[in-house]
Amino acid sequence: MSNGLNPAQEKAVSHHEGPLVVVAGPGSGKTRVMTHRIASMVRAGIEPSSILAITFTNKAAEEMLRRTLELLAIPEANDFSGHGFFGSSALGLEDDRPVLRTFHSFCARLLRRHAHRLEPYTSSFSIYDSADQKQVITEVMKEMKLDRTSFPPRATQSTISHWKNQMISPELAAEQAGTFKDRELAKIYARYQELLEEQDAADFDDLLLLVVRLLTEQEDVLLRLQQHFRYVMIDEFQDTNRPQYLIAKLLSGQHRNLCVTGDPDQSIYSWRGASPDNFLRFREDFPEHNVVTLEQNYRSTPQILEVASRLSGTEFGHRELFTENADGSSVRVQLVHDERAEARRIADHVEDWMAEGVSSDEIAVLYRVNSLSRVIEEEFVRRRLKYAVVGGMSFYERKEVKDILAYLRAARSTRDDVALQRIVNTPARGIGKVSLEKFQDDALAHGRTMGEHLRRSDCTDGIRGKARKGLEHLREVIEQLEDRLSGGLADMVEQAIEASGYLAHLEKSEPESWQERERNLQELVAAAAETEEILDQALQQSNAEEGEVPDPLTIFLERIALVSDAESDDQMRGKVSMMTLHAAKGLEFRKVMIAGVEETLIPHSRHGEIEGIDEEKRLLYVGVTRAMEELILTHTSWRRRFQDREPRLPSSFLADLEGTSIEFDRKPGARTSVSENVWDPEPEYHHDSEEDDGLHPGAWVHHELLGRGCVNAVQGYGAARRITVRFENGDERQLVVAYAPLSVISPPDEEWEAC
DNA sequence: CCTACTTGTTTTTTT
DNA sequence: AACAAGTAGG
Repeated sequence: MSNGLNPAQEKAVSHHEGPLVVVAGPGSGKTRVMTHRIASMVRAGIEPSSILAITFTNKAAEEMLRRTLELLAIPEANDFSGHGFFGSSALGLEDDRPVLRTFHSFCARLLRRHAHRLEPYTSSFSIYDSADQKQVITEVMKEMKLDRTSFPPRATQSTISHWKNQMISPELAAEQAGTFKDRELAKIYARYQELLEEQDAADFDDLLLLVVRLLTEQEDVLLRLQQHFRYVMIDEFQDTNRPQYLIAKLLSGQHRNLCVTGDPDQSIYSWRGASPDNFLRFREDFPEHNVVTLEQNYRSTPQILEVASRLSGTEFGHRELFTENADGSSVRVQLVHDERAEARRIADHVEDWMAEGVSSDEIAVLYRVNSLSRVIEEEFVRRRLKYAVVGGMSFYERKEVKDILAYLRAARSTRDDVALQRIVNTPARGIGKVSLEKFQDDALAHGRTMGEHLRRSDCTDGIRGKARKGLEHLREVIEQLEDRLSGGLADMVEQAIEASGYLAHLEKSEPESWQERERNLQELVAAAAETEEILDQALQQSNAEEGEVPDPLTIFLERIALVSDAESDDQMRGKVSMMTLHAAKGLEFRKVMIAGVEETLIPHSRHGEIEGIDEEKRLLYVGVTRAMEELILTHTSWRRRFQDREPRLPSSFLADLEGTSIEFDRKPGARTSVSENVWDPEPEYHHDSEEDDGLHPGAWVHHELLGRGCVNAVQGYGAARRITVRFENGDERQLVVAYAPLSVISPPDEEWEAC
C-alpha cells in the first residue's frame, strides 16, 4: 500500500490474523494505523460488519468511523452526521460497516437485546448516571441511619465503583473488610446493588459487569457474538479495566483475532480501575501475539518532545520518542501573579497567535481541574474570544433538563424510582417529606417499587389532604405520559413539560433565570425532534425487524446518559478549546497552553494513594504531547480557592524540566516558598479599572443598533453572562454580553429616571 | 404538615 | 450553581 506508512505502521496495518499489540507513543499515527488497518482488512475481503473496534470516547469512535469510511469510499448514510448529537451510526444496523463504539455503548446496546435473560433485569432497564447513583447511596444511608460526614456519598460512590471495577462482589467486599468502616461500606454496597436490581437499573460499571455475566452465563450469546465479530480491536488499551479486558478476551477467545493498541506512558485512568497490567495479561492469554512498536513522532517539534521525554518512562521502562520534524520555538514556562493574570496571559497568547494567522480551533487551553476554566472563560468573554469548553457541566446536566427527562423515565419504567423521586414534588404539589416517607414505607410494605405503588389504586390509603391530591395528580401526569410512549419523541417531551406544569413552576421559582431555563427546555424538544427524524430515516434505510431495535425514547435516554462528549467538530470550529488534561487525550493542537502547573494541582493533592504521583506526571505528559508546534505552561504565585487566596508553589514536575531548552519566565522576586504568605496585590496592576468591563447595574452603555441604555441587572458569567438593559426608548432587552455590540459610556447629562 | 427562605458545602480526573 | 439541612411561618 502506498499510503505513506512507515515500516512499523505498515506491519501493523497488514497484520490481520491473530493477536497483535501495537504500542504507540503520542503522535505516532495510531489512529491512522487503526483506520488503515480496518480498510486494509476490508480490501482483503473481510466482511466490514465482522469488525468490532472499541474506542475510549464516542468522539473517537465517530472520528475513526468517518476516516475509515473515507478510506473505503463509503458515503455516510445521512445528512446529520456532522451535527453531533447523533453520529452516522445512530442505530448500528448497517451491514456494510465496521462497528465502532465505546465499551459502554456497545454493552448497553447488547444488554437491550439480552438483559431479560439476566434476572431480575428487563430489556428496558434504566441507566443510572452518577447523580442517580448518588441518590441511591443517599437513600441507603438514610435507611441505615449513617451520617453523611463519616460516609460522604461521593467517596462511598467511588469506593463502590472501585470494587465493581475490581469485580469484587458485595459478599467478597464484606469478607475482605477489616475495619468497622469497611464493613459498613460493604453493607452500603450490598444494599445499593439490591436497590439497583429492584429498580431495573444499571450504573456505568454494571453495563460492563452485566455483559461479563451475560457472556459467561449464556453460552449461545457468546457463541453468536464470536461468530459475528471475527475481528476485535481495542484502542487506548492502557486505560481498560478488568471487566473490559475480560469482555475483549471472551469475544476473541476462539478466533483470537484481537488487536490492542495503547501506550503505558499515557495511562491516566487507574483511579477508574484501569491498569496497563492488561498488557501483561494479554501477553499471557495470547502468547502467540506479535508486537509492533510505533516510535516515530509526527506531531511535535523536538523542543516539545524533549520536555515530554523528561516526564515519561517513570514506571514502564524508558522509551525514547524521536521525530524528524523541524525545530520549533522553545517551550515556555511562565509565572504570573494570580489566576486573573494567568487568564490575561493566556488570552494575550491567543490574540498574538490569531494575529499571526493561527485559527482558533488550532489552540487549546488545558488544566487539571474543571474549576480552572471559569476565570479563563471570563477573560475570553471580556475580549470577545470564541471558545468551547469540552466536558464540564453539559446541557443534559441542567436541573430543568434532568427534571423533564425524569418525567419521561418515570413514565417509561415503573421501576425507575430515582427518576420518580426527583419529580414527585417538582413542581411542588403538596407532597412533603413526611407524606413521601409514608408513601415509600407503604410501597416497601407491599413489596413494590414506588413507581409500581403509584400505579395502584390503594397507593393513597392513609394519606390525606394536599398530599393525597398531589399524589393523585402525579399519577394522572404519569399516566398521560405513558399513553404517549409509543408516539413521537418530541411530542413526548413537550407533553412532559406541559402535563407537569413545569413552565409555571419555573416562572415562579426562578424569577432570575426562568427565561434561559425555558429556552433550554425548548432546546431539549428540538434535540428530541432531531433524534426522532434521524431514527426514522435510519430505520427506513435498514431492514431491521420489528422488536430488533429499542424504542426511540430508550435510545434517546441512553445516548444522553452515555455521550458526554456531545461537542461535535462543528461546534468546535472557530473556537479555542478548553478542557481538562484527561479530556485532551487523543487530541492534538498546534498551540497548547497548560494552566495551573502548580503543586497540589498537578500533581493534585488528592491523587489516589495507590496510583501515586506517577500518574499525575503521566497526565502532564499527555498534556504536553498534545502540542504540535508551541507549548506554554503557566503557574501563579497566588490562586483564589473558594473564599481564600492561597500562596502557590510551582509544580515539582517543573524541576524535572530544568536543563532542557525550556525558557523560564520568572519575574525577579518570584516566590520560592510559601512562608511569605501575605497577600500582596500585584503592584503595577489596578484590578478594578482593567479587569472589570464596567457592566454593572446602573452603568450606561451604547448599543450599535439599539442606542443608549442603562444596565438594570447582570446575570451569569462566562459565555452565558447576560445583562438586562433599559434603553432610552423605553424598551427593556436582555443581551448576551459575549455577542452584543456594546460599549460602556458615561451617563448622559440630561435627567433620566434611575433604573 | 407543607412551603419558602437561609446557610453551608461542595471540586479531581469520566464512561 | 446545585443541593442538602435547618428554620420560621402559614
